[in-house]
Amino acid sequence: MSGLPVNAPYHHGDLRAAALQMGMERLESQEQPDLGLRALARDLGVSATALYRHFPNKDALLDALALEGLNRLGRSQAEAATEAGGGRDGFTEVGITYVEWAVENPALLRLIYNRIGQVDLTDDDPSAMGEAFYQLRAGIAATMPDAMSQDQRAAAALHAWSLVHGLAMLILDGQVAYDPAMVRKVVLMTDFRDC
Amino acid sequence: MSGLPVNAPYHHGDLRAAALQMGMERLESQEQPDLGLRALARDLGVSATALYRHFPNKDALLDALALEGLNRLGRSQAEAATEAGGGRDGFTEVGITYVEWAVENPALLRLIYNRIGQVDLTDDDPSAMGEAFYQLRAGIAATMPDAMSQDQRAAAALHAWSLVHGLAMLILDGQVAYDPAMVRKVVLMTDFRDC
DNA sequence: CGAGCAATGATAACAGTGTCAACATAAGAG
DNA sequence: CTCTTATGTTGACACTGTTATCATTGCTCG
Repeated sequence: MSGLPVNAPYHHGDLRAAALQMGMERLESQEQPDLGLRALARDLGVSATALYRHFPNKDALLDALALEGLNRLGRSQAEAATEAGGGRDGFTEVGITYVEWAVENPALLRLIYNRIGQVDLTDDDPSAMGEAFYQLRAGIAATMPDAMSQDQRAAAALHAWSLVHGLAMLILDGQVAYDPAMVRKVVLMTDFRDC
Repeated sequence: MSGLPVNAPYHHGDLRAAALQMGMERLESQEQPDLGLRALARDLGVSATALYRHFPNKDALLDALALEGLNRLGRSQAEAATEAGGGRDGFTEVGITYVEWAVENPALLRLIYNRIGQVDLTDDDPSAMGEAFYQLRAGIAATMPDAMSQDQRAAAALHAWSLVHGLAMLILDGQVAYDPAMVRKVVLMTDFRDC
């Protein structure tokens, strides 16, 4: 286990990165992408089991993709938070950004929450997913009124997260049509003044 | 003439009902139940392909289970709605009931929304799922203030549904611990007065 | 530079899955 | 009682994830 660079070129070049890139492309372009190991390897022009030199199993590959997606989502949230400023208007924009991102990345959002639901958070690498999710919460918490107590802030953040996540899920599941005006209206119905 | 029970009659009696019951038991007792056709048939003491006489494919079986779950959820919601009465307090209780039901039936709720996300709503049987979901919405809508306009009611119902569904999902995914007091606090943060 | 070792890839195989076609049996209608 | 039909079985095919074994490449170090 010497200090071999992660991007060391060899037979294929960089199979791990290529696999992640292909997986990500499918997540971006298809609603129900085929992320099977064999199918992925086949389309990468490589043998069925070559990916096992880079991922211990299929779940590890999916986790890596989910983590990348989580980072993108976190970045999008942080960006929206700073751009929109704090306060009530800031919260509205951040919430809307979450729903928009979900609509633009349906398969990726689903993968994120599917994987997170199955990951044992006491595992050997709690930092990766945990850190990304902390970013996500931070983007939401940044818009909370300063006057709130700690408990109030926690409840408000959970309320906000639940609201936009649930709204995004319902849209992704086809239960409600995506209507930006409706999204705005729904997000505006949250009132932090009395809690 | 292999692993199947010797004394078992050639015909099962009501295999379809037995399969649904076994699937439902697994959904109730396990967080990630194995609903594979072969595994199910094996534990039913029947050959691998016998279920194809009762379901055209695996998805049809899952859809039947999801539909049953949806009916149970709808019944639970309707019950809570009438019991809690209308108004602000009624809405709170109905919302809390939704989250509680989700916590008690995690695998079933996941199956419901997984299946719904993949079902083409323009299919040949829109009544089944559609009717059950209508029941679900009705339970929520029953607690809306009468003074609201049609648009306001729609937005309020969507807000409420998104909130409790998102909260339930975050709890099921292990992102937030289940805390009844916190759930109540979060649901109470929705204010229908100004919209 | 050259030898050796570790990283990477290929093949073959095993267990498992959903699904179909062909065959067997039981139940019920005439 | 016969015959049709519903139901169940067997065998097979094409997949999948995964492991063990063998082959090759490239990096490191004497």
